[in-house]
Amino acid sequence: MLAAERREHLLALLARTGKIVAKDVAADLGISEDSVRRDLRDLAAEGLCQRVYGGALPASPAVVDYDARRAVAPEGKRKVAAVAAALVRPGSSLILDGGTTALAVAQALPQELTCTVITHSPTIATALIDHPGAELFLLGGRVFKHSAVTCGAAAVEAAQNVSAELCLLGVTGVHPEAGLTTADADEAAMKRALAARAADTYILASFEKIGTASPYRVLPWEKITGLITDADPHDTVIGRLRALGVKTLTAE
Amino acid sequence: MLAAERREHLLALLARTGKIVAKDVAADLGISEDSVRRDLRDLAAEGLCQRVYGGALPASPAVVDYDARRAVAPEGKRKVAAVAAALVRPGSSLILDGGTTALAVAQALPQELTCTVITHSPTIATALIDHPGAELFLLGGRVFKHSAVTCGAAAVEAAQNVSAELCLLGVTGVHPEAGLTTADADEAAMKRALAARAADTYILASFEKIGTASPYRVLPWEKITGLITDADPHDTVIGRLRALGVKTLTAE
DNA sequence: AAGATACATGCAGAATCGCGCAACAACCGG
DNA sequence: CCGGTTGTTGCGCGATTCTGCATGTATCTT
Repeated sequence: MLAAERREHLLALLARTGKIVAKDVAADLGISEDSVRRDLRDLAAEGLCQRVYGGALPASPAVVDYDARRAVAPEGKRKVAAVAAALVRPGSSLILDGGTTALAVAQALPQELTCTVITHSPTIATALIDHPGAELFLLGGRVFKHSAVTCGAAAVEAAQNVSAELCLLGVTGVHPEAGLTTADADEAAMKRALAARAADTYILASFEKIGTASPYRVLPWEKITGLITDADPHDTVIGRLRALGVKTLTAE
Repeated sequence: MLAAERREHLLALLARTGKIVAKDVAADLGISEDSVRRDLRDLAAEGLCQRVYGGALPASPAVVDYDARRAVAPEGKRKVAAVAAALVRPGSSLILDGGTTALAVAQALPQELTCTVITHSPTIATALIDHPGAELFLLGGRVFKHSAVTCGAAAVEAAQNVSAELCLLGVTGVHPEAGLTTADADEAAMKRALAARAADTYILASFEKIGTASPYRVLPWEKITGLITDADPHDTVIGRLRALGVKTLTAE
């Protein structure tokens, strides 16, 4: 495993779970605790995390506060979510991924819009409960706590029984070579299963995801219909993606 | 659990509830009171809390999150929930119904209790996400928005694939003649399906439910192991239930 | 005043840390 | 192709930190 890749993994883990236990990560990745500690020391030196006895915590404590994050989606995510929500036609059905960006999409759906929302995120489901027009279908399974979605065999199986016009997926990394990536293998598999059940699949990626990569590949470029982002259309990475044939919808 | 993480937890708890009882937190987190006391001493030294006999109070008074306080269950439900939570053995699995009383049970489960919680409520699942010891399994299906749980054929089918030692069910009515009742037929069916998958089934019913009835029958008395309530044990309705052979656990 | 509860302190075992060292691979100029 | 350089990784070791228990003291309750 590449050192830089490992550091990405650590940051992703930190962002998702709010903590890192050096011992556990070392065991998970099959490397020594020393390497993990060294990485954490470096990341802390760059101000990307806070080193504590036994592991590390996020540099900004608010990052993991789910309620706070839920309350106010960052500007970028809101813009991406607005564009995504506009893709949902009245009466159609939508497969909506978990994560904060997808949550922003749920909040951006017009109240009167009648549609069917299929999701594997209890958080998304909860957010849409007082949404009068939305019919909700929840995909069950083991709950992957770090990102608050159901994952694993049962969830993938449940996904086989649904289908929809549109699928909106969040990822943690969008990179020309590495592709669309996320921080967990099970989650990547679940996202693939969701995308496979929809006619069109769009990726939600606010600008900070562009040009970054996480350990696990989600989908090849051919399998997606387009990318929704608020990154500058003239950004070099965006340019390279376009050259690869990726359709990009820019949120202004 | 990381030491620094524990301190974060204490501060968060302090901000949310406005007080910390060393004994309770130690029990919740499965650590010794000494550690809690040491943490509180350190936090107080940094001016982040005010140390008092038995626990701690916020350094700056009156900064309690009122939303959080409003979310706290009424006294009766909390007492019922505490008794119910005490029935969950470490390492066992639990089927937990939706509803506010069940939510109170989720909140009453000790943080460090390792158990498997199976639920059809996205709300319950969300509430247990930052519960380190709990393995979560969510039963999917169409979301019945009125009570924020999954219902219907798919949900009942999903329930067939799980089983547990204990099932805790909420109802809206407990009446000697009408039996255990609820307001929706699909929901009643779902509750039956859940109860059928557990060795023991207890009904959660705070005192205001006792003696009332709703349109749809959930279960006959024979199918339940007992009733958990905070109603007066000498109440006439409770007496009649006992005469019917219903075991009642009284929450004090 | 007496018992119960909470507290501070000291101690021992365990976990974690930082540092130096050696092995190893990648890289680079000749 | 080759030897030197550089950077990374894992391991060992002593130092540091954390944690739970035991003990004696302080504080609260009845």
